[in-house]
Amino acid sequence: MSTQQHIRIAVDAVVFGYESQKGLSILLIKRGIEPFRDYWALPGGLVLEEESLEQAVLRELQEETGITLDYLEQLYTFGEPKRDPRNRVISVSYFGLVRPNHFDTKASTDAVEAEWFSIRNTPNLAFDHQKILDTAKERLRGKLSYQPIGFDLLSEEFPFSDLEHLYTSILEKDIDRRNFRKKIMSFGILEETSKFRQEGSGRPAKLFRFNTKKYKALEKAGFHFEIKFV
Amino acid sequence: MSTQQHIRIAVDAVVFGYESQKGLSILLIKRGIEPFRDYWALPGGLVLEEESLEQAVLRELQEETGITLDYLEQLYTFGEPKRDPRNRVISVSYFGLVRPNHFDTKASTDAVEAEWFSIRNTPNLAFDHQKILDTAKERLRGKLSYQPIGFDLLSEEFPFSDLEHLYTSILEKDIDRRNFRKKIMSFGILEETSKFRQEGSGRPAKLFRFNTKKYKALEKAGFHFEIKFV
DNA sequence: CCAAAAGTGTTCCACCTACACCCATGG
DNA sequence: CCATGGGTGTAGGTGGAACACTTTTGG
Repeated sequence: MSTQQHIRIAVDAVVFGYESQKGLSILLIKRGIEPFRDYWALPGGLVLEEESLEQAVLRELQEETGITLDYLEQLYTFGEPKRDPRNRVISVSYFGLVRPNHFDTKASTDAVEAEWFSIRNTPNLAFDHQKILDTAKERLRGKLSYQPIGFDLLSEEFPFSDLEHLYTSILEKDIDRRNFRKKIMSFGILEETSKFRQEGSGRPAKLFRFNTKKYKALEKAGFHFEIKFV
Repeated sequence: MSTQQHIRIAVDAVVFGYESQKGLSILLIKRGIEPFRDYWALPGGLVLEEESLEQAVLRELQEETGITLDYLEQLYTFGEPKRDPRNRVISVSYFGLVRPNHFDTKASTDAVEAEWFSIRNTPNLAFDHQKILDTAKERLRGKLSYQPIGFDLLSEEFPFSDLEHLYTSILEKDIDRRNFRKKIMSFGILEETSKFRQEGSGRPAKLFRFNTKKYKALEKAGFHFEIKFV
């Protein structure tokens, strides 16, 4: 306790969004200050004295991007001494998901630009943010298989094909549509609505809704969500 | 970047050990200073300016307990503003495993007491360390099912029954000995040795060894370790 | 009537589950 | 010879994998 630390603590957020046409996207901001001025970076910043880490993430996201999250969890803490070229900054990174209807990045108070980038085409990132992003991508792929987290990337009501596309595009594996649907349906965590949606031509698709209550109940009863691919 | 932070950053380690007779244990130290003087706590301490977080954990463990780890990974970062009653301290916690032959806690330089406690009988812990411990227990149970991590709690060479007892006692579920053995064996990640061990009476047990290379190779080929219970 | 996307059932096989007795040693 | 823990096989059931055609709409 005797030596004074000069380490600072920040939070950074990897926020994913998904649309069936554009695929997976990630939310980035353009830095207005050195170091890495004009580089794209993960939204984030220093933690204030009296706020929790989660509060810090939500505040920074609000300030820098105006976004509202649908899911948030801690990802990993990156603390290498040289990850920030100036001072030592430890970053507690978070993993967030946003539904398409919450995509809009309102004008931010900080006058920083916030923009969605396709995951297939991200710019050079500041600091070690590429490493953080890679960790988050891994986490996303991992979680898709054993947690019903994909629903937090879709609209409240979605056609079944959106779920298929989400899985195939993120996991980069083919699935058997019949088996996939059978499996998901067997869990009993999707509610049919009486609505339909149609994009362009083709048969209109029935819309479904994820039943959070039912899932919570099943989970408590020992049920484990799991989707495997070949 | 303008406001000065007074947040400090520490690391804490939840180190598990296992013996077939005594079951799961955890390594604790007795605090010599306030706050929580004379309370038992997780080994750990403030991160130094120039060291990585992992180095900090290993250094603190060495100083306070003299222990050598067989496995280490980051667990979770606890950062509530009031978790330390004096200053704000953020704790990056780690999860460690030690084989029985590395149990000895050599005399520490800090003159702190280090002791193994049965997981079934841990004392009141300082700070929010009970919460950290609970998180680690959850992680351990989770990892046992989908990673061959139990082997890092056993001796290099172990009888099959040790593995059985490890799983049953940590997961608190009964297993079918035949099916369990069949499953593990089918993975082909255990090597038979030609040695036997005998505790008291009963038929001597053949000793096995975990084949790390083979597991790494299998993993690379897409193999996923998994043990399920009813 | 053609193109596009949604929707749907059955068979086969692999793997999991349930289950009980014999073996090798010490006392 | 008894107690203790180690070691083993089989049959039945369940769930996953493979597989192709019909339906509804727009153009």
